[in-house]
Amino acid sequence: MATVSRTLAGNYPVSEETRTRVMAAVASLHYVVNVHAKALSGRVAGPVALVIKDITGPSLAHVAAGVEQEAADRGRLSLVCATHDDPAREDDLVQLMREQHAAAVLLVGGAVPGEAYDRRMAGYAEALDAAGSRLVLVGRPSPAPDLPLTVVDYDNRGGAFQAVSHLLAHGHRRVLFLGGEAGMSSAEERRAGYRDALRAHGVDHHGDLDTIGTYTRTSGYARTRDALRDGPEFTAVFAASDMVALGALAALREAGRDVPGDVSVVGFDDVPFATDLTPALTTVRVPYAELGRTAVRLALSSGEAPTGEDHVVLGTQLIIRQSVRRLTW
Amino acid sequence: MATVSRTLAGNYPVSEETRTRVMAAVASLHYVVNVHAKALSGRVAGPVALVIKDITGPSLAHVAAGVEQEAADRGRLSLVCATHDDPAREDDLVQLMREQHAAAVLLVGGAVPGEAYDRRMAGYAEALDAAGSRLVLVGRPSPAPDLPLTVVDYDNRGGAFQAVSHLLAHGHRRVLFLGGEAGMSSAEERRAGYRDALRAHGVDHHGDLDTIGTYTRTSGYARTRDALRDGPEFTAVFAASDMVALGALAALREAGRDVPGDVSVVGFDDVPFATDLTPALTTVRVPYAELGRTAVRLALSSGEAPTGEDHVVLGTQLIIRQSVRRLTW
DNA sequence: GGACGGATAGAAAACGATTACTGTTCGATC
DNA sequence: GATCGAACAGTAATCGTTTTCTATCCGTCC
Repeated sequence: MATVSRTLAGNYPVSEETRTRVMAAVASLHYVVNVHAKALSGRVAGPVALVIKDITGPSLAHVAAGVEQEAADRGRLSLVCATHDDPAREDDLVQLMREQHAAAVLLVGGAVPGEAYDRRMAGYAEALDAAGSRLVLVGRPSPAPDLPLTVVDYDNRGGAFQAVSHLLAHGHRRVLFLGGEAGMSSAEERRAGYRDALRAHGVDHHGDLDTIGTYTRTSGYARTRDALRDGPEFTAVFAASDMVALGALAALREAGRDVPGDVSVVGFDDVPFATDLTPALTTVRVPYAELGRTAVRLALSSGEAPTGEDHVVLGTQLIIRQSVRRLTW
Repeated sequence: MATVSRTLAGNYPVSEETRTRVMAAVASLHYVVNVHAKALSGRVAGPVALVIKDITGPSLAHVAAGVEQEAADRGRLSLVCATHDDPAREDDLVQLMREQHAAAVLLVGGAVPGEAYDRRMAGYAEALDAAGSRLVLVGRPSPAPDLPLTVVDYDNRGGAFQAVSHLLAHGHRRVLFLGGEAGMSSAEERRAGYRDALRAHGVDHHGDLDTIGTYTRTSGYARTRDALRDGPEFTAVFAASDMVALGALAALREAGRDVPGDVSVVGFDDVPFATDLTPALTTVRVPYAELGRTAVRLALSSGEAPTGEDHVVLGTQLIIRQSVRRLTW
């Protein structure tokens, strides 16, 4: 037994003849080591766990791809789990990952911040840290400093600011904001960016232009249709996600409004087909794959370096295409 | 030790007082079982492994979502691995999954059939079967009967037949086919469906209308642009994937050809945003999520039922939208 | 009142690796 | 020619559970 183990590991002198015999036996028996036994004694590199609301979203799929790639490069497997927005499921999964001895647990996607949230995250962080794992919050608010966790976020507020500034710089003054759900961190940040931009350009904020809803095509469609029908007046739309922008474009088309002739539209996410819409959608690019890669990189190196980075914010970039036009009176 | 194990498993009488003491200790120590130790003795449900070329593609993400959901419903975790089309990596992953004691290994996406392919799949099937796992080929050719593997495929040929028949029924006779790579199973089947439809409608097959390329936007764009510039003449395009259709639409728009006024277009896959293109794309819907769910279901029940199904073909459906119009002379 | 059996709890043997010890062999050194 | 150490092979402890076996206690039943 010992000799076989040493032959396969190659960390101990084994005579050429023995090595050959072992290899022959391994081949003829189709032997493969048992990870469980291996993990019980020697050290085994634990998997990286990706806990996500839903893998289907075009942007989240890119996060997953980044995670998988970086994990694979470092010899780790990737576990992917969907929560479908159920906090109880999230609790279970963190527990499960502790059992699995995951090297890192990545919680991806916006959340509703608050005391309850902070408590939950603190609990996760402590529990995982005690088990030698690492909690990483990706695109989620940071609960409190001094917790053993890593945060990898992107600049929601800045991205929204750029997008709205772009519209304002083109002369638009009445910008319909199709925002996300109230309370959700990323939605609130994008909303804050929208308001920042208005303020920076000295434009009054109109409450009825500042709408709340989900990041779905349906919601974008309904809100745009309602605004077109019942007011308020607007000459531009800032959709807090490209899916919402899709709905807005559909509603505008249906109402016979030309984009960008009559109404300008800016989205958020830069989904792959944004450039294939008519008109090609001006939107805010979020480095989703990079987000996933960074999360894994920081998590796996957090053990080594004593003073590794544990809070990173990636930048966003406005991608200018054809859905915005200067407003002329 | 025994008592703790029994208390947590709840499969043996334990006095109320002992149970309380155990639970208190578990809570105060933040104890969680070690899966590895558990797997070594008692039985543990192994994970489901999804081996895929690239998670980013909109259709593959849906397969992944289906797999994850069905696996989670059955209490399994999902491992996701990307091969980036590297056969050596595929070999490694199958080996790795054997070590991991995966309950099922799903190989997803087209492949180049042939003797080499058959031999590789046979090797995988035997090796996994010997380890108590199950190989599932999803959307891939079936190598040979009587191998311990499951095939879950969808009707590429029938879907293509429907799509092209739809165009022919609308009077089109010169249909540019933007096919996939030569040799790839799914691409060849869609090509066969294209030719079937031509034959069924008594339309001659023109070799120069029957093109080969990759399933990318770029390839669709280049081939359509070249055809517009150098011939052959065509009044309709059948793109073997929606990404290719995207490229075709871009090239047509650029050339000032109206869709569907001048040229009709049909795609394949029904990606989520197909309905948001201008015009909304008529395309063939493939039940990707269902494919993933079915694969997991069959794999996990293959052990139980002695005569379970081990070869399933799911149907496809033509989704008629606005990118096809009757050809008038 | 002793035999029997149900309810509990502990002891010990797996599960399949890794690795610190022990041994053995054999060439080199003084 | 005895000693030493390098090269290699085998023994046994260990990792953390689960699951037989045993063992104890006690109430029941004749």
